Amino acid sequence: MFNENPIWKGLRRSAPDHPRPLADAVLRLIWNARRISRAEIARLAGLSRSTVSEVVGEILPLGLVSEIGEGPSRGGRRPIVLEFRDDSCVILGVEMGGAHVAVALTDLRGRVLAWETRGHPVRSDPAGTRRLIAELCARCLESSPAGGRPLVGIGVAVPSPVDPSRPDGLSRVVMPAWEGRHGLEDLGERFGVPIFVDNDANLGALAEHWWGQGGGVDHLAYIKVATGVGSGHIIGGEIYRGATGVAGEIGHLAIDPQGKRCVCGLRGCLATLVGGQALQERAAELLPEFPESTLAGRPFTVLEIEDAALAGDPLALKVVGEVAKHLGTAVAGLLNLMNPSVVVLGGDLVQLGNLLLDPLRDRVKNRTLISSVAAADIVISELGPRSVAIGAATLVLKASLGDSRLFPEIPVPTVEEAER
Amino acid sequence: MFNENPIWKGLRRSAPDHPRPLADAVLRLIWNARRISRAEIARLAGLSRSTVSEVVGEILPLGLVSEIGEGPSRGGRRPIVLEFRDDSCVILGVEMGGAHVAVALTDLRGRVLAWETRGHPVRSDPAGTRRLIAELCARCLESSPAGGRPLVGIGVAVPSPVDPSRPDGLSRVVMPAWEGRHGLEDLGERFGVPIFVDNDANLGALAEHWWGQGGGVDHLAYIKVATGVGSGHIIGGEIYRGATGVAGEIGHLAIDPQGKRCVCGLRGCLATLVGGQALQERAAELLPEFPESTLAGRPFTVLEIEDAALAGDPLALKVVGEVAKHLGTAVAGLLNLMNPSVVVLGGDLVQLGNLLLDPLRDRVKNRTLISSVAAADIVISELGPRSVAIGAATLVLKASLGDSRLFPEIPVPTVEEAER
DNA sequence: CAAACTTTGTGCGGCCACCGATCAAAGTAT
DNA sequence: ATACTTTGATCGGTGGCCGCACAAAGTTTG
Repeated sequence: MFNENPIWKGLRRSAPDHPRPLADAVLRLIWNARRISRAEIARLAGLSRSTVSEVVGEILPLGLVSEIGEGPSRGGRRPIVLEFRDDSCVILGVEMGGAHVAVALTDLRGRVLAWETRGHPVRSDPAGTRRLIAELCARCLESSPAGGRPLVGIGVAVPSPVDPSRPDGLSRVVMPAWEGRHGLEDLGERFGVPIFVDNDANLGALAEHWWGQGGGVDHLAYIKVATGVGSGHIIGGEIYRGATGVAGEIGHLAIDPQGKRCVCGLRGCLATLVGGQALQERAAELLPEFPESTLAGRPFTVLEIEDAALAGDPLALKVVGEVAKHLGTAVAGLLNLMNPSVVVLGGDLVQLGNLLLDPLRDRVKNRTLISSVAAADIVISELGPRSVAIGAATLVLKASLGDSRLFPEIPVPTVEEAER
Repeated sequence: MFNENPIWKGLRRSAPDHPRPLADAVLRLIWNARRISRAEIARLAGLSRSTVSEVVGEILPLGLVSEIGEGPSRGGRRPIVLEFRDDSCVILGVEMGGAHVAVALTDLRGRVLAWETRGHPVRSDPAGTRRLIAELCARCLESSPAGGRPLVGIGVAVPSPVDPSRPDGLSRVVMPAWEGRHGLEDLGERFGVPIFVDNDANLGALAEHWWGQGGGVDHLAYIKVATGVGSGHIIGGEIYRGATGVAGEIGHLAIDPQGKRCVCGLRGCLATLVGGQALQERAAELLPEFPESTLAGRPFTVLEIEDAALAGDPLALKVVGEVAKHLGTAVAGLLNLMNPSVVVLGGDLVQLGNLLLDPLRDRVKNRTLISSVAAADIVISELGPRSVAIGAATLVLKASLGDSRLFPEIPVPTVEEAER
């Protein structure tokens, strides 16, 4: 069937749980435009100027929007320019990686004001991780160049699927030591703000959609290639989670039925062929054929393989080329099935640049029938390793722009301060 | 960024292009409930009884809903029961297949009132196909057991991707003779109703979601295995089209890199391994190993292979088992990437029943890491070969329930007629 | 069996979101 | 200088929806 309960979604002008939706919508519009006059809002939104005047009168006391002077005339009276105050408050975005924690403090435009990161055995030490997150959050807030601004909320990216029906839960399979719960409620209480949690690849996708090259497209896929490989999707501006919150798990697509056995119990998963660990294993495997390689005769890290490839080492180049082709096969499958407008590659491996991108694009071109699918842009993240933490902060921003009551009280500048 | 233009989606109580959205919402609610009192509507929708009374007063003259008497008391006055009149008008659903045309006449509950089908070289003969569609539509309307009921619209399923930005277009690649346009506007003019067009697999998915086992789930995938193989998706109650309208093309997923060359120019696509043609080729290939097979020594059709498999012929069983496993690999990839709640199998091949389903489910269980993904239901369509045509009619129903002005004028029965 | 209570559907006054008209202020075109 | 435009504020009006009151018709209770 269809339309079960949310029949009234958007139909009632003021639901008891969300008064004045119009004010929020206008606030979003101002955020989008950054600087805009009341008359312009009326034109864009199809509202009357009188309504916009009234609504703006409600918004101004929130402290998120200021009148910053007059704009150029369009043939008549000069408009009063409203500006969204990106710096009126701050947001914390936390990335829980497999082996590290990173925290970003951002403003309301996704700019990173402070950045803290530290290695930690996240998977095996839940309590220590929670303590570390709180510590790094506090350090970010203290070190902030413009301290004392109110905090909106804390977004947390976890390296586990998040079931939409149990937002406080974690996968017991992926993170057994965490016993199925992230237990981050205390973090919110300590800082007195709400907590938002989602999967890391999903939040990377969100960040790329809001701030990266995926701006303005309807459907974006983000692929994170680090120790492992995962992917997240934005469809119609929203994070796509699937029925049970595990959508977009590109890691166990079948690439080569004759391939290595994977932890999931089958052969030739993308995860066995792509990612840091696979890179190391494959390099060790091919070493006998390349005795002259700079990697020969000693243990080596993933980073060293990447550096060797960038320096032109034939073994490293071969390994990277193979990885790129396997990834290309998976991306082709993803394009065929989900048909996104943009695929953004993130994670450590993307520092390889065109060494990764060129063979990947070649493989995709060969593996997609319909030209419009192959026309999808495949690009490397400009946000780099920070995209997941930024995405976590963006999750808070997105929620707050959807319901302005989530914003904290902001001291409204007096006339003298505003004129200063 | 986000939220480009449809910022006001659902925020304005009466957009100039859609007055009285509440009446439409209540109409949908009545459709959902089939029989319901005003008071019950008020409870379900969170509206006041006075508002519901007023809105129902607007809806009754449309002729789509009737008062059919009193219901049981709940401890007070007995309610007046409103019933959605499923038989108040009819819808035509057209399936353009690769080699045939089928037309279903349905009521407003997806019931098939008339069914016409005829083989035709659809791909190569656009003009003849258009004539044939019009003829079959006319026959359906004439042969209808309850003739004379007004027609709401005509939905058409085409065997080609449909770009959401060009709804009147067809793929020049898949159907070159059609020159990129379906040219079905005349059909609508001839019958004086609007035309709705979408991809066949998408509409099969829609039908399964509204009428089949996929009822009530948020995300459903439909896989059609006939001459070829294609798939469609319903996400959040809506047809998912992807960025360029070609989402869900499962046919060219890479299954076996060492496999046969495909028309798309690469090896081991699902389309080369699954589907009627692949079945025939594979059976011919294996024939020497099975001289005792009932298929030996003569040309055979796909249907004969299926019958032979159902009768226990070892060659046919082997071929079908292989197909099922390949399909299972593709379905596993689909589950990993899109994470639907239900996968519905349709098309001709599903008459194989468990012969297809059992090995497919086995393969899926082995190829999905996370249990919640593997927990997706994989079922065979109950609508059978009619699902695509029914889905085409459902497209019209869905659009009309979203905007009741699309319904035709219906003669409202007088009091005497209603009491009869 | 009468009295008390419930439920349904309708009518009416009222609130509030939003609009249109109007106006003052301040610009541009001629 | 004059006519026209544009902006933003104000104010009265419209219409969607609600709360309340009420009649009708049921059920429960003493």
